[in-house]
Amino acid sequence: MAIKFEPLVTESLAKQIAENIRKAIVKGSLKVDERLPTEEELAARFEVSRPTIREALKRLAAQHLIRSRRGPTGGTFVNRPSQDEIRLNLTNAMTLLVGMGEFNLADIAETRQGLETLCCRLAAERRTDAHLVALAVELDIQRDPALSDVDFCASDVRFHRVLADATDNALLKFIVLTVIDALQPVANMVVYQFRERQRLVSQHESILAALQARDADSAIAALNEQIADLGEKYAQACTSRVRHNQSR
Amino acid sequence: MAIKFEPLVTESLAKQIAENIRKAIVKGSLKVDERLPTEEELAARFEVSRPTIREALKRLAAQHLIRSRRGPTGGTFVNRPSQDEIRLNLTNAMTLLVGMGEFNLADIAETRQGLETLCCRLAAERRTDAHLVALAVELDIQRDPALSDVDFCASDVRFHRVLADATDNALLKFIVLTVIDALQPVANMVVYQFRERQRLVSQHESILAALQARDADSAIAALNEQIADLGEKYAQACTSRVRHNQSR
DNA sequence: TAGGTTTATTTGTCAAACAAATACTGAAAT
DNA sequence: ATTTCAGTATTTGTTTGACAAATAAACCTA
Repeated sequence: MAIKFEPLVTESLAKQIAENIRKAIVKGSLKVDERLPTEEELAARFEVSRPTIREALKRLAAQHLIRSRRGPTGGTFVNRPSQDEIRLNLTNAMTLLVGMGEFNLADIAETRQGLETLCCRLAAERRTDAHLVALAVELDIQRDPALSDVDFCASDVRFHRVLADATDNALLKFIVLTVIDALQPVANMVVYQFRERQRLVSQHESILAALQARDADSAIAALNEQIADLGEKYAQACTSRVRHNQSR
Repeated sequence: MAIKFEPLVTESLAKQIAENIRKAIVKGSLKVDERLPTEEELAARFEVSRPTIREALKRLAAQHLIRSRRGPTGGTFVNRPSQDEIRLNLTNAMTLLVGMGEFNLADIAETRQGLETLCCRLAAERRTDAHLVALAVELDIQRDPALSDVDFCASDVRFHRVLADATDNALLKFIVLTVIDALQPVANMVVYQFRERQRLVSQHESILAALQARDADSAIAALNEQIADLGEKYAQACTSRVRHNQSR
């Protein structure tokens, strides 16, 4: 006969408490900007010591779920989840995954292509003049031959961020920005020769012109060309890095 | 004259230490499964007390960056980032954002449509027979009229997860699974009548048949029809919920 | 009334200790 | 010789108690 044992919790108290509070927040029992009991009160409530409570709160703070302030009106408050803060977390996590080689470069290129194609389609429809201006600004920066490699890449990233912004779809924008940011280290792997920069800039120009004309297909065509180039560059950078590592 | 002040760190020690260690991990100075110094040694190294170190470690543990074990061979170790663990974090964060209404339903539907269209295109090309079988299994479950609403929704979610899996693109799969999981609470909002279930199942059947024939366009067509339906259902569920809340 | 000062409250940090888990060591029993 | 078991050392988990620092409100003085 199979005896039904207790599920015997071996998880640390702090973890359990953190999970407890997190659920209360997600569930809505604790509303945004609401103040939690003081640490001592929480300690009494959960029947643990204050350091244990503090460890639990730190776990939540690491997820930006709460914030703390000292003083009489201080205490611990439920944070309004800010897209940017959460995105920072996601980006960090994904950067780690990418850095550990969990995703191969072909997959990355393919995914970027898919996502940004989608962006182009929506952006062509919904872009405002402000977006066009922002794109033009980056384009102007990229035309400077004296620009350093990292600055060039940074401007490239900003260009694509504007593209995501122009979709006017908060969720899609959120996802695309996360992916772009997480892939920035990979993007920095490649360095562009002058000729390649010119090609990249001209592709950006095509995209800008297409968006201005609200011509999604042309924008997508230019974008796909760019990402195809990028895929090759990735592959080159990768093999050359492998050779570099082997030679050491 | 502009005096150059020190950047004056007001952040808590624990936070700084956590960030310090996190960077070391991401940078690669601390390798996977490597053991960190004991808490006492860390405390000595950073010249703080052990509780402070512990708070820092808890922050990292909350991000699944480290794990701890007691005992002589115990200690704190760098975690290999597991896609599933990190996805859990992302899903939790996104669920919160969605729950707080940061994304409107139209954006959600549109994004899902974009992502899953992409999935269909790739899946049609790369699906294996095993994927077809998995889809067929879910379809069989969904045909049971006695199935509860939550079970029906759960099977629907699994169906779409298989779709993501069939893309054979780890990054895209990662993203799509995260989004699908984060949207599950929203998906559970809608309840299907018998007729609607039939329609949904027949759309799934079309997708399955199209994937079997490697006919991406047909699969996409069926999928888009489904998501269009879903968009309407969302809108209905939303307004009815608003009415419900007002009536209270 | 305006201004600074005290004070209470709350988080941040520290110190020292004990509890609990766990692997290793070594002795006793088979 | 092998197995078993108790002991021991090491490390994280938790507690207690205290003090430091920040900060807003109350209070007091000019």
